[in-house]
Amino acid sequence: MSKCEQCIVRQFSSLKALGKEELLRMAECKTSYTIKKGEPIFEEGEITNGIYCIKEGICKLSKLSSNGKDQIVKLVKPGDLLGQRSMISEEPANLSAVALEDMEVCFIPKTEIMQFFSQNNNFSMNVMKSICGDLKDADDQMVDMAQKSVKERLAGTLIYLEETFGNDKEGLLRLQLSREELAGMIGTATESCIRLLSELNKSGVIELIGKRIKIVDKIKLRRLAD
Amino acid sequence: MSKCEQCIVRQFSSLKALGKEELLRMAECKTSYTIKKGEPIFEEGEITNGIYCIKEGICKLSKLSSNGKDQIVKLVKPGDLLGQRSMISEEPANLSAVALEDMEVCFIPKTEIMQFFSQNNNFSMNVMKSICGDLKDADDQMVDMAQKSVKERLAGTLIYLEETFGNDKEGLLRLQLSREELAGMIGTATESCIRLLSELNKSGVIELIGKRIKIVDKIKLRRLAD
DNA sequence: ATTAAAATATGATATTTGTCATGCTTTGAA
DNA sequence: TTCAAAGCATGACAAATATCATATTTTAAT
Repeated sequence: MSKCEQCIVRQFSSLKALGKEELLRMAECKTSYTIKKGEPIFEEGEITNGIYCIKEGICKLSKLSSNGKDQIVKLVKPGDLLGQRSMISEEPANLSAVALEDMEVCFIPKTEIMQFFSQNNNFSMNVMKSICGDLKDADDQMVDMAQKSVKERLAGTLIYLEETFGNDKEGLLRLQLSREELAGMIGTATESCIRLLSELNKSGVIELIGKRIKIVDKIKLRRLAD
Repeated sequence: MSKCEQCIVRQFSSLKALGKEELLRMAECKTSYTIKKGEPIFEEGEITNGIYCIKEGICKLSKLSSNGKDQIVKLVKPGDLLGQRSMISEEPANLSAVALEDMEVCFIPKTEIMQFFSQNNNFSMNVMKSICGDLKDADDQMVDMAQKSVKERLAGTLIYLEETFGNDKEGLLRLQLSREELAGMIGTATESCIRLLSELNKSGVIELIGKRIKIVDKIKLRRLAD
């Protein structure tokens, strides 16, 4: 059982407010998991009874719509917590969490978190702030979905992917999404997404290298995102 | 200065966790406002430094999109709190709040709320739960915006308006929205909204009495909402 | 009461986006 | 290595939605 005290990602999450003693207690009761790319951490409707702390890898939070398409609501990266929303609301998960890369996560049971809430006000405030950040993002995304065109949303999403997850050595987007997943983030049909990527490719704004994407003209892309 | 202790709406909000002493303190430092229909409580970008408790009336929370249209993100009713998100995030307001009816609201300064947070864990949990509820709603709405048709969203919104704000004696929706506002909730052009309302009217699902709306066949409307 | 402005309504048309069909390419398992 | 399945790509077309024009009705200010 590894020590939470020495875990680097803790510094980037709400858990940074925890004291030495609390970290020891957490190390005692946490469970570590390895999740392979494509596997779920939890699914919509499941009761989770605790939160996950992402140590490594990226996962998507998505929801199945009544039309059968999977809408990606958020991407989660190392340092982020997962499952707080439904734990606090005492409801089953509203979203499914599926690994986009091989992942390492730690599960911390609800009882422990609730103790931290009642003992450590800084921790509570950190969690609140992070949920408030999620709420702002969700509101903004909702407005974009309602008011922007698919092309604008695609441009915005490509910029987001570069700024959030960066590029590899050759300048290609580090996070590899399938065209279907990219369409699921944008909220459009896979074919429409592919078509617009081709268009951006032809106009020299991006470059498609196999299924990978390179942003060539970020200025122009930003203009397209509005 | 009226006593918070006797305020009925308090029972419906996170504030119900406050004790007698805390309520007395709150009554001391709160400010009451009357807001006329159409007037703002605060605007996007403003720093609020506290939260509003809605005593009477309904208001819309909206955000101006880059295409110049106002997207309505949420409707807020008596008992709800307003401005928690930006207060907790320590950021300017992300949304504008504008009265849809004459309103009465109380403003409680941030310093007071922060004291309650540190002293009263039940209150903190209530606020957290309410924000988590907002987050779930926002996620769900985002998926609807991305995946549902305008007609489906219109049907869903009409049902929401009836279930949340009820009907008057004649069975018309109690909350009166202009066509433009309704379009702003749905995320569509005003003309499209009007056209679809006409269509629902002709097919006998709803009835348009002047600019007011009566839901005639809720079963069919619910089917249309998917 | 009159009238200008705003809101509602509807038609015509353009644009965007989705759907279906089909072929090509990559991937991974036998 | 081969081959089937999955993913990617593109064309043709249909459907949904936005935009523009204009008429009618309602509202509110004088």
